[in-house]
Amino acid sequence: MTAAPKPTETDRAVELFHALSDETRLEIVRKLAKGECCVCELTDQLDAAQSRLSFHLRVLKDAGIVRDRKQGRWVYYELDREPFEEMNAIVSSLKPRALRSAKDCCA
Amino acid sequence: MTAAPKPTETDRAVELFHALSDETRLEIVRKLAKGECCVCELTDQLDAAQSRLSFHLRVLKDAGIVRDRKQGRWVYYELDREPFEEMNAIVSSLKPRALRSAKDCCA
DNA sequence: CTCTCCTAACAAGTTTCGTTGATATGTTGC
DNA sequence: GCAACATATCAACGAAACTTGTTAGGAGAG
Repeated sequence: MTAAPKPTETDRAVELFHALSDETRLEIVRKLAKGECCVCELTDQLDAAQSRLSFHLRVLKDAGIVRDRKQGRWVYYELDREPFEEMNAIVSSLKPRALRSAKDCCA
Repeated sequence: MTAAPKPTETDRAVELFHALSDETRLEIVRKLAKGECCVCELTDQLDAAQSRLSFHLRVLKDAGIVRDRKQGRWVYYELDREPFEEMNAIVSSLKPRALRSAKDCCA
């Protein structure tokens, strides 16, 4: 088997940022921020083809941003809270930390 | 002329998330978080071809994440603070807001 | 069991992104 | 002036991402 090659912090950050770097996905997230929702509703409200929605929901799900729950014929999607806390931590870790001059760099 | 087609909040979020959704760019940001730095130093430390670095720095600059400053032969790059505050605001706005049942959605 | 509905998955086409090598611009020093 | 260096930009290519249409499978209705 292909050994899982260690997901670094950077890899995870890339995954999260990428998942949110698309207009359609952001609109999905905005919608879900207001509460759980089934695919058919998203299809209506975002005016997107079903297969397109499905594709983007998959990206969000793979990144752990949404969870799905099957009920009868419908599948409900919901935001997870964790990744948003991860995002906060990541953004903090990237933030400029000190006001150093360029002396330490180059010369 | 092609009229500037209104940058929405979503567009801005997409731009920021996209700028940070690449491993090389994240490493640049991490490096710059420690202080201003010139391109040559980044080239060395990140072991990346010069034109590659230049390309990624451009993406970061266009997103407003970094500023550049020319001095002699060198160009120094530095993180801006604003976009990180924007990111915090964006992440907050996407966060799940309430624990509603699916009743409001579908039926 | 059959028909319909909801959704996921696949396949093909198009677009966007990232890398690489080459070229251009500007600076320093001789 | 010329040579060496730092950086940006361009062109071309391959790879990855997104879109669209189609197919497949599972769940309810009759």
